[in-house]
Amino acid sequence: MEKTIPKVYEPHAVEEKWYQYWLDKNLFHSEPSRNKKPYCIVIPPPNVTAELHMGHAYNNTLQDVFIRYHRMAGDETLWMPGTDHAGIATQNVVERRLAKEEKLTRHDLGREKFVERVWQWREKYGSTIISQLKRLGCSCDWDRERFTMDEGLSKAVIEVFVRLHEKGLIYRGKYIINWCPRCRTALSDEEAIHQDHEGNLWHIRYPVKGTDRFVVVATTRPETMLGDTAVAVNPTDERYLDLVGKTAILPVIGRELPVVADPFVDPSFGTGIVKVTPAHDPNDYGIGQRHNLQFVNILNDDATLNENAGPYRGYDRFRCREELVEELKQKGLLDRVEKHTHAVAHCQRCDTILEPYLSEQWFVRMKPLAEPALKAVVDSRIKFYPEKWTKVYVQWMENIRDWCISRQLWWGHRIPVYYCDECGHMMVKRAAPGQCEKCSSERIRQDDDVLDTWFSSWLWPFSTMGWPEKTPELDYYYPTQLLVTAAEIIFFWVARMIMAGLEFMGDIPFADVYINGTVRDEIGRKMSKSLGNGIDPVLMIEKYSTDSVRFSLMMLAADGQDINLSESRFEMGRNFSNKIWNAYRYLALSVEETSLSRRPANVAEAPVEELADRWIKSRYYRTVRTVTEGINQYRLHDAITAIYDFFWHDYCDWYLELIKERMGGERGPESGSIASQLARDIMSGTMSLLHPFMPFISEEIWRSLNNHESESIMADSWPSMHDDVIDAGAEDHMRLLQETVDAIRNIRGEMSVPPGKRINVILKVGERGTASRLRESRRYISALARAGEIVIESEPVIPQPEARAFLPGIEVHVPLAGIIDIAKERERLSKELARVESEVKAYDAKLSNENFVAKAPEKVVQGAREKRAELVDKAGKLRHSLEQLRE
RNA sequence: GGGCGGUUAGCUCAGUUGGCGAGAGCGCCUGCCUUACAAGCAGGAGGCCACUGGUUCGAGUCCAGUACCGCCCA
Repeated sequence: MEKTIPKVYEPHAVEEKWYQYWLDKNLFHSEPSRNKKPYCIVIPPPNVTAELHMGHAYNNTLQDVFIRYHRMAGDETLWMPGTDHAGIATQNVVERRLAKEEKLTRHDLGREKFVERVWQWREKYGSTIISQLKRLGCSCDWDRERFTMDEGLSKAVIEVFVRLHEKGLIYRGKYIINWCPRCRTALSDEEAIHQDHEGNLWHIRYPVKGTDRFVVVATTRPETMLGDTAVAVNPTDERYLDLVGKTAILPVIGRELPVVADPFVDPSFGTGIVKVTPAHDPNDYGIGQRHNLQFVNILNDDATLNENAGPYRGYDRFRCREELVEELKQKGLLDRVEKHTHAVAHCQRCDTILEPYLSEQWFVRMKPLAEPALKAVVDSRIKFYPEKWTKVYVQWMENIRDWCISRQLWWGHRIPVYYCDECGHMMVKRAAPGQCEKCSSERIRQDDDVLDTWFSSWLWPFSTMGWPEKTPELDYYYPTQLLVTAAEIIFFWVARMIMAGLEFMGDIPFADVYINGTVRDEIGRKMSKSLGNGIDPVLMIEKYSTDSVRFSLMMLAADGQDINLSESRFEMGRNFSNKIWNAYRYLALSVEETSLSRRPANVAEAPVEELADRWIKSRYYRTVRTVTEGINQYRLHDAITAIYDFFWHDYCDWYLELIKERMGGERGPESGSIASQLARDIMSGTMSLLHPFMPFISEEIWRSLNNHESESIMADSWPSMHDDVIDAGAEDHMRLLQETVDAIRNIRGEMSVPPGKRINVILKVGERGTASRLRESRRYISALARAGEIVIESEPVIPQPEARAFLPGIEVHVPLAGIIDIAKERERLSKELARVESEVKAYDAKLSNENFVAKAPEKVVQGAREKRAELVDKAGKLRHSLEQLRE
């Protein structure tokens, strides 16, 4: 054949070619269809500012596997893609550019101009992650790509705000929230990341008014004392009961602080006396309310001290802490300082230490929304995989707290609340009112704040399908089947989507939630920019190919466990690609073009000639079953492993080797044609099984095998199961041959028989059935063990010297005059004997145990007896052989 | 403080309802460029399945506890 096929698979051109082809043929697109069952996944929308990291690569490969499988399995399959506007992150990016390139702040530009700039940024850079997902091979329906700031999705956000407000589930109030002084906005509790800090516990003395006594309070944040308005003790704490009702004097400021008794105070913490700062601590806020205390705010929104801080006005919070502590020391008011490790809240976006801050914000009342959402999971209408996450979800839902949704940003959905500057009336409206509905004034002002980005993401499963309009998409695809996401987002997103789905659609948003593990580095650390331990998936794609990256990730995807990744893992995928490529190359180079161009028959119906054919079909269908079940049970590691083992070991190592003679035409054209067709059909079928995991190479080879007649492997069907083709008899027969070949190969290897040298083999076989099966397949042994003459008899003449091996019912004798090293053979047999004897011992122990015989299932006992007999027999033969060698 | 994982070969990991004579890939050792593949082929070495106790005829697998590592929540 004059064809030239490179020996090494070159993936990059192939991958680019097919992705473009699939796009051109619109194969990712889905439309509601009356005749088919829908299968839909909505993508966890990445941040517009995001760049593909390994976590994305892993998460999206998983989704693509499910999507591609269901598409092939005949479902009307939609993978809904898009991005979210990431309020804080995006605003930060644009502000930084503005500062760097134009030395401007957003305030210099003004709100309108700034938002315009953000849009420009999004047009220019916002599709990075999308194009990276395409490189990853994701078969999203890109025609339907959505963005949370799109007109339709924005409309959904406003609609939801108004509806919840009408229901009384949205309220505005002055509470302690998490404040990021760098982003200068409020955050939700979920966006406050707690990290342990090694700090100090400062013990400070406050004089008690009218006495020469002091109370000693302990605090981790001494600067907040400037906002203290009380001192508190536990009402059951007898040490301090006499203090209650007295007054302490706040050092530096001189404010009078009542000593109150409040059960919240932990008598065992510090001295048991705490300072109370109602405006800067969530717990103190409660005490402040209960005791009607003053709320003194000492911070500006950038965490500098304000006019209430007396001499420290204008100081940064950390400098204030330092100097204030110094002043206390000077005045003899610093009792002592202890090392103290405690959790400090940080901004999820910029890692700045947050301040608990009293301010007016908008909240969603969560309890009423959480109840049905909790029930949906408890009732198993929604299932988590792995199941352990159910508990995490349930616990959060049961302890749910109200959601702070207002953000002091410019980039995002502006809160649809309007105030009349004339009469102060507040209106919540879908569209800006022209005038006050109360006093008709036209001096209307919209609330300055925008909504939390998650306030749009939680609508994603239906807002992307056109809600609040009634659309055919909603009607057909909702509820979706599956959500695939990371654990860290269960509270932010999964839980809230369930609430929103039930509230606004009256139905769950998805049936299954697959929580994928976290991708870590090889020593188990989370991959992060700051650690610099990330492995860039795009770089890996360039180095090893998309298929390799996907393959390796899926090999690691066992049951949602976290995965520790190192670059060397990708070699596995590359090697497998190359193996596939070369198997194809073998078929293509050794088979007539015409027989390869035939459209594949159903593998089940492909003609067979002999054992190897029946065997490989049987193995193939077992693989079809394992892979199909694996995907359906979210066990992708099992599925991909089954493909790998079948293809590499059964198909390449044994089947292709066994048919070489026939392929070479040595057994006539008919035989060759059956073998080549079956080899081709099996390979084609395996490519179908592989396609969800390695879409590119599977398409490339599938199309070649099918002579480019069919549009795409994607549009072809998933291999159907044929239980009747599974042939246990053929598998047993083949196992016999494999064990025989292995035994001969072992002898060859151990005795250093040159690989090319043919050796004669004598098989002593008593049992007639076994003998005839071996005779029937003599050629296989000869081909795979490089055997010359093979004698199969019950009482053969065995020339000496020779090496031997004992299989159940078969003695393998390899005469090796001139080659055999007697000492080596003795060593080999002794080692084997020792192993067998120890096993016999174990079986003896088992079988002499009356309880085992009495209580274990008959099948197990019988199996043990047979096994023991076999081993005893083998041990006897080995012993006998060793005696002979001693002579 | 509460909760959840993990601990299996030198490394990274599988091991679904207890029957395991514990597997894979990489790495290591030996021999091979055998006309599909050296990114490969053939052979081999390597494991008190973290520790202690319990349940059971039988435990890597179930239960209790201990140690170390990690994550989440407060």
